[in-house]
Amino acid sequence: MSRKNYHHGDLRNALIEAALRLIEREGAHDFSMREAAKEAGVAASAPYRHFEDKTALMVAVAEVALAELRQRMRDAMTGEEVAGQPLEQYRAAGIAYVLFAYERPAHFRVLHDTKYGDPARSEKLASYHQENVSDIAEKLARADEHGMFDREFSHELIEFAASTIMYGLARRIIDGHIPEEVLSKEGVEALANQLGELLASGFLQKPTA
Amino acid sequence: MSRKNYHHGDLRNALIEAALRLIEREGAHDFSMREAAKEAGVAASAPYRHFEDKTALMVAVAEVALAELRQRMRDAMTGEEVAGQPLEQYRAAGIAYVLFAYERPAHFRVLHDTKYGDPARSEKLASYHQENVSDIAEKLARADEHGMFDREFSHELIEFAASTIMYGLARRIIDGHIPEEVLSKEGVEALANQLGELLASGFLQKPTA
DNA sequence: AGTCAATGTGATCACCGTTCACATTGACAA
DNA sequence: TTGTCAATGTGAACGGTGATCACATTGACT
Repeated sequence: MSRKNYHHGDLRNALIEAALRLIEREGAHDFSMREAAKEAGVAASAPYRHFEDKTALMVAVAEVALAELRQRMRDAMTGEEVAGQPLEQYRAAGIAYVLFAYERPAHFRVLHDTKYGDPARSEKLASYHQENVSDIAEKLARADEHGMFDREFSHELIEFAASTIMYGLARRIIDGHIPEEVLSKEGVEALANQLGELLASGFLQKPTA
Repeated sequence: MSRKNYHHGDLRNALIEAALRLIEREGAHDFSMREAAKEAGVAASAPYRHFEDKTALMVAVAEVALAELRQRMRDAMTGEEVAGQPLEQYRAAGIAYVLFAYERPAHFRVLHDTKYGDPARSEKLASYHQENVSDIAEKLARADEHGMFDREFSHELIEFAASTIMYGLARRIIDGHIPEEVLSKEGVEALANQLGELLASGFLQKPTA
């Protein structure tokens, strides 16, 4: 953890990564600026050359987290297996969202902390979030064009229900509501898929049988 | 905020209420033991006669919160309008849960903080939680006996989906995902009802038409 | 080689959680 | 009524924390 040079070279990123490491290890409650500085091998006052205050560092962490989430969801939606199937793309994005929560709990926690992840806090957060939301909404709109939905429900409501149930699942995972024996990548994915199916069987057009 | 007597009389409860007030006002991040003590008109060290540490105070707050939640859900399930209709009782409990989050955000936040609301933290939390869960599960089991569910889905899955979507809605409300113009008691209730309907139209036995 | 803006340092401040020796009190026994 | 004690509140103190500031070091560019 020592360095040869007086100047660190990339302290900004080192602090962001230290923050994520510490939050993962001890929880966001106990994370401290001084500990992050120590972890980066630097004096307690050095971080303030790169971040106005602790909140600014956390917002930067949230930006990194959102960038990764966005990448994961984008990848899921552009996968070959789902090409040309908007509803499958939508589903894949949901799975990716839940898996992000499972595999990157510290990222998820900071990103969804009202004090740090609020899009109003940073332009980058706002634009990433906006892009993400419209990408997803577009898939659903396209599925709607294809006449895949029961006309009883608006696709706005369907969107809201789907995002709410996946958000709920993600939070339950990081909040410790899920029994340990289910907590594996496969288990979490299966859970998300079952919820998706149950919800879909409500809004998918049924065969007129 | 002053008091005549050297002894406060009911410092324990005063601290719990001060904590809730402060968390509501400034968020759980900034809540401090010293501020709670000041609010109760007492020296900074006095709280430690009643709570081992800050965590213990927060756990006590979570216990109060869970007691209120439990009361609200119980009341909802025993209302006249839903007597004898297990599925309606279940729905009413869900609405009550979401309204609790909307009307008591500070209670909700502490209760669902991993560090404080975890049932493993206190016997009281554990037993309240257990009672609540079995009360609800019983309603669903009774609805199942009446043959109200599509056999395609187990009632365990239905239970999980319903609680997950309501948990998701509650969290989105307190996490600021819901636009302000929807944020009223009626708006929130309508939202919960729509989600419930959408989900139910998936698991309710459909007329064979 | 000299200059400057960027970056890191150490001392310092106010606040926080927590502890401890000590003060005050109400309740109950004598 | 008085004396005693356990419960409860006090104030000073400790180490940790976010934040600021004057000062030190450095790389880059003249």
